Amino acid sequence: MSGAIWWVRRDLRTSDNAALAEALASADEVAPVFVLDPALLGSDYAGPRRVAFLREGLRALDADLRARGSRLIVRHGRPAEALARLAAELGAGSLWAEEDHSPYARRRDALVAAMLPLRLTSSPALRPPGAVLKADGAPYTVYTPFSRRWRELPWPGEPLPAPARIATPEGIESEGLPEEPASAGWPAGEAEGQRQLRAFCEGPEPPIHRYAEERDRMDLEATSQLSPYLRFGMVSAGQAFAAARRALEAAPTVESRRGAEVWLSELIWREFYIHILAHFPHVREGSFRPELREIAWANDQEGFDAWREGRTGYPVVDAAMRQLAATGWMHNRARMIAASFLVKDLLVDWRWGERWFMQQLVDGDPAANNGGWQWTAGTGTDAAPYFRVFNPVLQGQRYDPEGAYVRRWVGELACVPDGRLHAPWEMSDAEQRAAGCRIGRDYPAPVVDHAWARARALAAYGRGRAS
DNA sequence: TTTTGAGTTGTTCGA
DNA sequence: GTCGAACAACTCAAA
Repeated sequence: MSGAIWWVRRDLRTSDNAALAEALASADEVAPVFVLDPALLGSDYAGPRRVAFLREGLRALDADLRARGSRLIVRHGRPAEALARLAAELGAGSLWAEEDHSPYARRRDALVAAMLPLRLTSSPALRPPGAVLKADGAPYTVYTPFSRRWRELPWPGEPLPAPARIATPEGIESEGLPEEPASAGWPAGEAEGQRQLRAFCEGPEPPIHRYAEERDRMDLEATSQLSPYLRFGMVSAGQAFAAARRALEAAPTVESRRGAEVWLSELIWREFYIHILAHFPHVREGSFRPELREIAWANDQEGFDAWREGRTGYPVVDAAMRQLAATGWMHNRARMIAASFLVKDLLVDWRWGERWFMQQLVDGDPAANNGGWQWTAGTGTDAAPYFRVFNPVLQGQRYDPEGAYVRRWVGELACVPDGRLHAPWEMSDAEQRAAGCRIGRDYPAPVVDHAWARARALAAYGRGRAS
């Protein structure tokens, strides 16, 4: 047998990796390679934090591979050319990779497959696009029937163990990883991802069992925080689903069972949007329904800047945007509130927000991010009621009841009393003095009046529907 | 082909 | 304070 290449893309792990396993089964020697693709790293949708997380993940993967007698080979350049060069150096007979269904990845893989024997195995989704279809063979476009069908299908086998040893040819040059930007701020790598997964799903009272009740609370750490690890395959979909099922079986109460069920359905949402992007790649450019939603966006640059910088004057929106800027991550409930504010209150094209999120998020994933923004904008797969406009004050009161989330990220408001925290402009002069926070000086006045903005959004959406 | 039931995450208003 | 209705019309999925 000749050598094989394991082409790592968004599966930075050695466990439960079908591409690696098949490469090992096909050849005596396997060369793991990651290609730093300038088309991806320099794209409009890349961000420094995610690049740093990727780099640190690649370092962790290299260390893991070295413990198994191998190492990671890094190459720069266009994948087709870089891989062809490497294959020639190695005399490699085959090239194995996990599938990636995003539009760019499919074009890239087609170019590679034209030059090299590329074998795609498995997928970032547990059930790859094409595996969940309606009776007539068409893809689902509504979540609930999709998830019903998804659950009916037989469970694939248990996740694969990591191979104990990987024999890799010596003397193959590896080019360096980028030094900048400095740090992702998130511990990267498979070991860290697996640790987080266990911490969320295992033990006597795992957080997953409280997930149904607490997941919307922005002031708690009640979510799995696994999104960056799933994004880069440091945790596989199969591993996440297996852990969720075990937590479901172990759940002692109705409520804890529901927690595991809800988290499982969130994983199915992830699969749904991967399928949507694969079957309907035009969603990357615009509305899922092309004929729908010719909305007269205001696209006000000043409002957009205020949103990005967390100075809209709406505390929960500003907290969310500052959390994003500071950490590269945002609570899911906060994502909906911030997105709704941009799209509905400021009437800015959802694609502006989508791009900003992709540039900022450590977990930025084209499928999930696009699906989420289209959902908020009401242009996506579900027939969302046009009148669904989040009220940032109500959402804050409901999902950050003591204001700990706002106080954490918006320091100017630290001394504002609970009852005023989510609408600080309602403070009297005396209250502002007492709180050490003068509206318009220490903290911005609202950039837009929500009641007025809501009416404007309903009108704009009404026109969009009629035209 | 036709029909029927249903559709993530919301807000406001009036009783 | 709580509760139910209203907020449009349309598309999808499945029988």
